[in-house]
Amino acid sequence: MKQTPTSILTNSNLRKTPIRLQVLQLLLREETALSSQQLESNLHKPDRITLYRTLRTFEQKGIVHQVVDGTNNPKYALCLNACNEHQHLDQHAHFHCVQCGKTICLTEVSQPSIHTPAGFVVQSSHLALQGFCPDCIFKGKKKKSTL
Amino acid sequence: MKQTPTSILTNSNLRKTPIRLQVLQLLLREETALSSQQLESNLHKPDRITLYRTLRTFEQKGIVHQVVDGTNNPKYALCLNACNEHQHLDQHAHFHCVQCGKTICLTEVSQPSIHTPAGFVVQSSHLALQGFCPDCIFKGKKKKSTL
DNA sequence: TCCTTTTTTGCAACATCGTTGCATTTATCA
DNA sequence: TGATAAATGCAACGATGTTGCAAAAAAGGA
Repeated sequence: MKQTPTSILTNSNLRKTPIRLQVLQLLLREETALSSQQLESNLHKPDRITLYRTLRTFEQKGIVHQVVDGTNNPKYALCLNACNEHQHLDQHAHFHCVQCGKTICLTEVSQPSIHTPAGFVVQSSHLALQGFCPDCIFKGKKKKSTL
Repeated sequence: MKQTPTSILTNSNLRKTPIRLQVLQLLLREETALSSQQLESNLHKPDRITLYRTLRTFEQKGIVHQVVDGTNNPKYALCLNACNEHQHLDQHAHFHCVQCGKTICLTEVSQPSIHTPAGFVVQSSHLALQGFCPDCIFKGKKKKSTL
C-alpha cells in the first residue's frame, strides 16, 4: 500500500504534528537521504531542537534510518517496510554525488558479501559510493543543490 | 623501508615538531584509525587547535587519510605508501568494533566491485563493517577502550 | 653557535551541531 | 468540549571544528 505522512504516523502511534508531517512529506517527495540541515532549510522555519527530536523519534520507531554516505554528515532516509521499532534493515548501498550533494539510496545494489578475516564477527555493513549522479554527468558545473 | 615519525616528516618537507612526532608515533604503534578526540586524550596535553591543524596538514600531504567507519565520526589512519599530496588511495574496507570502539583497517579486504545502476559514475567507495573484533568476541563485556 | 627566515604554535573568539530541563502548548480521545 | 498525555519552544549548555594574529620554535647558513 502507498505510504502517506498521515498513514506512517498512524501506524507508529505518533501524533500528527505539523513538523512531523512536513518532514515525512519531504522525505517521500525527494527520494534522497537528507541531513538535518537540509531538512531545516527546506521546511517552514522549523524549530531546530524539535527537528532533532523528530528525527530521533522517527529513528526509534523505525520510520527513518541514518544513512552512511561517506561524508561523515548523517543523512536520514525513509525506511523500507522491513524496518520497525525493533530492528533496522538497510541493506543497500548509498551514492553521494560530489557535484550536487545529493545522497541517493541504491536499493538495487545490495551489500556485497565479504570474506572477512578470521576472528571478526560482522553484524552490519555500509557501502558508500561517491561520484557523479545521472543528473550531473553531462550538465557541467551545476550549483550545489540545497537538497 | 620502515617508516618512522622522523622519516615521514622529512619526506613530506614538514618540520619535526613535538605534536607531529607524537601523532605519528601513536598512529604507527596502534594499527587502528583514531579520531581527533582519541588522539587528544592519548597525547601529552596537546593544544586542540594545533592537533586539528596537524591532521589537516597530514591529510593534505598524503600522510594520513580520513577513514569512514560508519560512526559519522571521522577517524584518521596512516596512508599506505601509495598516497601523496596529489592523490589519496584507500581501497580497503574498515571494521568498527561496537564493543571496544576500535576502528581497524582491513587491508586484505579490497573494495568489492559493484554493478552500479546506469547513469552513475563512481569515483571512490567506502566499505564499513560493524561488529565484534577478535579481541572482544570471547571476552564478554569489556570496557570501551580510550583508543 | 648564533642569527635570520619561515613555519608552526597557542590563544581568543567565533560558528556549527547536537542535547537536556522545563514550562507551555497542542493533539487526541472520551 | 474538556482532560490528559504528548509534543513543542526556549534557554542554557557541551562538544566539535575554524579563523586571525601575535609569539615561539625549527631549519639552515654565516
